[in-house]
Amino acid sequence: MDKRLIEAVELFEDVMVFGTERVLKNVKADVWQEYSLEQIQVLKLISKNGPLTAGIIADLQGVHKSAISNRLKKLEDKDLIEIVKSEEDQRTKLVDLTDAGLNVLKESDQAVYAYIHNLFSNHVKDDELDNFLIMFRKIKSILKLEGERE
Amino acid sequence: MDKRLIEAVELFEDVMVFGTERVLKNVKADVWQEYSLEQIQVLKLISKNGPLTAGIIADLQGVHKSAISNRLKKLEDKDLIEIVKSEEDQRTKLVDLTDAGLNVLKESDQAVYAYIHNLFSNHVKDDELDNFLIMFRKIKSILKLEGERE
DNA sequence: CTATTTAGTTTAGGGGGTAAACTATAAAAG
DNA sequence: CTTTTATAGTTTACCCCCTAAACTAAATAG
Repeated sequence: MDKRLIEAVELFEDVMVFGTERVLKNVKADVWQEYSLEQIQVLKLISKNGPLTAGIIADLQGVHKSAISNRLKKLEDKDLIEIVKSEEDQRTKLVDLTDAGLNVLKESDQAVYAYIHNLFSNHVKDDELDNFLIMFRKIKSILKLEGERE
Repeated sequence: MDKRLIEAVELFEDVMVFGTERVLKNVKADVWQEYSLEQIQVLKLISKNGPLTAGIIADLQGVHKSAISNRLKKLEDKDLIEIVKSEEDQRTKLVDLTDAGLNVLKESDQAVYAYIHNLFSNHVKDDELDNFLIMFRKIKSILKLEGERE
């Protein structure tokens, strides 16, 4: 098991770290010239679970609340989100998407989807696909990503 | 195939994009407080293929040459690399690692390895490992990452 | 010898991030 | 009810990332 485990670790790092960079560089999405991936990720989180508070977004993105504060300011300036005070707690702000924000997210999602779909269609045979699903479900479980998509 | 392909695309995005973030955030390496991942990636590229020119490093990292110029300056200031002029072309500079650079790379590699090794040991059964290797070799081939590691 | 190309640098302006210090508000303690 | 503590979010300094344009110096092409 040792030698195979060593290879698995190296492959995992190659694919997850360098492969992800490659994928992100290869996706063609105009909106990625205007908005950073982190900004789009905020839109995605709100689209899925919104409206959200800045604190929850910070938790979900795994960054300091000050990073989120600055990010939300930029997204608000770009009219992709709207922020309202919570009725229960005047300190708390609730962030939701605007129509423009939804459109940006949609365009990004479509580009990512198209690229990955093309990758799979051209390189993965039908009988390999089941193995793929099994393995990626496994990895997702290992990395505890269940909360990301319901 | 359609529905499975849709799930595969979604899983791929979840695992590759969000999963990679999760992995990188979970790895505990002191050197990652001092040096950015991109800086360490330079060290890794040089360690593997060095000495390298700035232009080649830019190509390998997929960024603009000005980004590399600035990055190499920081790495030189931190004594992790040494830069010498090429004998054949006075415009060209060759970048190599110092002992300190090798040490930083070693510490980072060990931390990543330990984390991923632990992940696999705790979650992946022996009979799943072969499937893992097959799938990750496949993904690596799809993403054309062969040049990353020999 | 002149014009063009190439390797790398510098700079402006965009983004990311942390942490400390801060304001305003809510909750807890007395 | 008042004071203290905790919390939500903001601001700022300082680090990193990046692109693109403009630049210098050297090599190459004609």
